[in-house]
Amino acid sequence: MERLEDPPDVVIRRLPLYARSLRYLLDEGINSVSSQELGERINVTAAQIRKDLSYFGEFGKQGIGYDVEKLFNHIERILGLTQSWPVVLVGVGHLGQAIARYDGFHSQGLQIVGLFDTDPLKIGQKVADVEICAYAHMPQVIHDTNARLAIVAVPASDAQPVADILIDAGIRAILCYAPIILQTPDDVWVRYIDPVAVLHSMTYYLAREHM
Amino acid sequence: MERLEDPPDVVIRRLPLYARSLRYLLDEGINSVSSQELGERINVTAAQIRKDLSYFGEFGKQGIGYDVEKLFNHIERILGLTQSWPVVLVGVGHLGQAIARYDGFHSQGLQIVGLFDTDPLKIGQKVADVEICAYAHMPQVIHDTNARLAIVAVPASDAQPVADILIDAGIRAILCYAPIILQTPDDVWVRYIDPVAVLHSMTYYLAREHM
DNA sequence: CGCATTCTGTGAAGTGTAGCACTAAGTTCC
DNA sequence: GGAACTTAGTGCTACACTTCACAGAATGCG
Repeated sequence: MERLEDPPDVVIRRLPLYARSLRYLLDEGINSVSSQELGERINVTAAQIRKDLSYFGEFGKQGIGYDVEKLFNHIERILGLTQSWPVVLVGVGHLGQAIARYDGFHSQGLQIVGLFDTDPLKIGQKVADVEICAYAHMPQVIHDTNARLAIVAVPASDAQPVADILIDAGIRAILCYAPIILQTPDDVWVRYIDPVAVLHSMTYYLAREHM
Repeated sequence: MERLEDPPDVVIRRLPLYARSLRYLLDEGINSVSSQELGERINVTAAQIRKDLSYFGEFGKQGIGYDVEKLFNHIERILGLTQSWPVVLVGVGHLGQAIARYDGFHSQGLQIVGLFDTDPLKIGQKVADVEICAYAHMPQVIHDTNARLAIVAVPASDAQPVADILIDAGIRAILCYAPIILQTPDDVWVRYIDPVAVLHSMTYYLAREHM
């Protein structure tokens, strides 16, 4: 029986990992998988996978497991990945360029449709076939492309004003690489990528080894 | 009274955010802060900050709050950031170069002491004053520099063998940018940076708006 | 100098998530 | 075709984390 409750956010965050693992299984030509096997690949317990999926329906067969392709398609549909999502990227420094050039976005339904920077020398140039524009063009591009997703790869000092412009222009979800917590309205989703903080949390454990 | 229990990992993960926010406060010339004010800056409740800190001691003054510099130094000490940590980086593509060139690592106690790649054209070149070496040199460099931290920025297909080499050479903590879950011994810490998965978890919510 | 105010540290209560363990359903093989 | 085996879905339990709410400590002000 299908559940009535909304799936918790932790579950939503795991879905992309399930989807990716299933994609790899497909590439390997494996077309059936049990929760046990899938769990071993991504270091999650079998029970957790089954419970997570149960928020969305019943996708497996008892005694067999899951049809890889069918489950993959289901999860893509749940995540809204049957369509391609336009994304704008603000900040075309080393990191921004690396992101713009990474084809992992494009192949996974994320199309970079706008690049923005403040550097006059960069404006007008192209990276990965997309022209770099001034901040002033953000609202227009976001409107024209109907982008709802943005990646912020600017220095910490610029991130908040950039986020304000983006949100004002209609962006509803931000992936922020700047080392700062953004202040945003409740109806905007913000997630952070913060390698320095992650490394610092690991130095805690390393410093405690052999003590 | 100091607590006896080990602080949970979620707490450890928040400490770097506290430290960073305190650093910004210092830069602003603010030298006293309440848990309330600190919490508003990083979107965490005041109670959570106080409870988190209570795992490590008593750092505040009732009626006053926390001395910014003292608390900052305490957290740095807890995280083991009174020393600089040598880090090796494997994979010097666009992303690897962006990481190697980012001075946010160096200024935060993370010194990149080794760069490795398989591309013969890259080997021998320097990025940010560090020479790119072949994989074969990894054990030697890790031994010589006493590195315990590694960043993996190679394609998914190379990540597992690279991790195996690193761990074998003495690396104890890995920050993995490759879109794959690494299989590692229990005494090695692994964290992932996975922008595509993060964006995919947000498309879930965007796809459900106006429904 | 004492009362109102501010703010920490923490036991207790509340919340949310993960894992267990069982039922039921499907498969395989003899 | 039936016995042994595999595995999904799920109620329940246990645990871990967060939040509440209050006691105690420091300050300021009238």
